[in-house]
Amino acid sequence: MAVGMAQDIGVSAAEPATERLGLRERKKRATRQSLHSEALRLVAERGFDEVTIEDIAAAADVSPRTFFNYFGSKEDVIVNPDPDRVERLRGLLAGDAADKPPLDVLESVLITSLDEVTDRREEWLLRLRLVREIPALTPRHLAAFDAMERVLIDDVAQRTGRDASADIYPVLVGSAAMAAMRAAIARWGAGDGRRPLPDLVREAFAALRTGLAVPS
Amino acid sequence: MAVGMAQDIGVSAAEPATERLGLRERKKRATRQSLHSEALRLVAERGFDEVTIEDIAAAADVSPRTFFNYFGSKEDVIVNPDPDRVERLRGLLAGDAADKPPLDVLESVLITSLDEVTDRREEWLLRLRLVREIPALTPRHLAAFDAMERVLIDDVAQRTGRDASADIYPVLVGSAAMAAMRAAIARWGAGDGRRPLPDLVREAFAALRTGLAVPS
DNA sequence: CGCCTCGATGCGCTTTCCGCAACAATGCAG
DNA sequence: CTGCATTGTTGCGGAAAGCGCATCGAGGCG
Repeated sequence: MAVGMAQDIGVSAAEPATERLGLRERKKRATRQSLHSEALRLVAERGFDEVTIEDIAAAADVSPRTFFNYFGSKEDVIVNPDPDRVERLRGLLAGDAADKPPLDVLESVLITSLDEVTDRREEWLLRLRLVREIPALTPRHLAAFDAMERVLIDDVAQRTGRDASADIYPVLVGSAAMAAMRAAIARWGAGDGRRPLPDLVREAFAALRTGLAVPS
Repeated sequence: MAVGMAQDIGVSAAEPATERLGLRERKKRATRQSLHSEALRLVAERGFDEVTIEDIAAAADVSPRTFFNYFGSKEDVIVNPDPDRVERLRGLLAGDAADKPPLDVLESVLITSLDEVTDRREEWLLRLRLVREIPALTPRHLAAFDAMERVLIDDVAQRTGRDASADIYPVLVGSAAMAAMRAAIARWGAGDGRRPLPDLVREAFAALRTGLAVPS
């Protein structure tokens, strides 16, 4: 029985495959997303210190204990909604051409990864505003970028056949690329997303390539 | 009255003025330093999770309540020993020549500020090791660099007459410079301080100026 | 249909973190 | 050197964070 019950399971790289994933997995994602959304909403409404984890759990209809199965802290639930971000980035890097200059690889991959941002544009803008306004969020926000930075560094090291723990070059390229990304995202957020994010990233990378000379 | 009572208060930029500072201030610094040192020692010996704030306070001979008058968390006491670091950096920047390219200013000022590192060389090496080994320290460690980065950015913005919240250039130069600094410090720490830190910083800035081209 | 896996939950405990109010030491002026 | 103002220390008490553990129930799968 159950012939034709699972309608189409071809994994196309295009769509995020969020549909046929098993009820369990879908519920988990929904719970995580719900916790994140409710946290954003509550903190935006009342302020960071006026929201407890119990509040957030209640708003997302789970027990406080469950909250901690998903996030390690109140900062986390605001700043770290997507647990797979780093792995996806690694995947993108692995799939990129081998003969381009390292900085070009990082630029194009990072721009590709921006889909995740523009897909949830409003959520990102709100989150960036909260990070700007709530100092307590800064450390973990930076840590999230740092995790991506490490992936970039490893990739550059491998690509150029250098040792990331002995040679400063991969570390520098990786961190500089991430700095460009951060700067672009910060600008985008501060400007309420008026300028397209990919443009800002390209502008930042262009400046890196000039050796950061003062532009006219 | 009180003629000739204050024996010389000329603030010479050379010595850190740690001597004539009033008993109160000296005690405060001693307490802070003691909390930091004991925390480093205990965590290095037992591991981060096996040390409580109560332990650290006891080792430094103060009450647990006093700990929180100095540091906001266990991560802080490890990673943030010096509360004036950012202000000193701002001072250095303010005192630097106005006609050099922004990147040159940042490089020379940051190198000057390295005295603080080499002065307490062993402490820094230990702290860097702990940061490498204990993931929980990463967020606040990054936040400390971020605070310096903001100062750099403000300086570049002012120096070039640009608006740091509308123009991406100051943000990018500031973050790239800080990335160079971080990379150099990380390398220095990972290599147990074998290569002189200023050399590493110069190497990193040189790479930035080439636009991060692959070195031969 | 029935077993197995795994996430949700409740419980209880330790630790963090901080406001508050007394107390003690320091700084300072007369 | 003496009294007053400042300011750091401490104890108290409490809210909240964070996590190990055992249990229960829903989902996966043959």
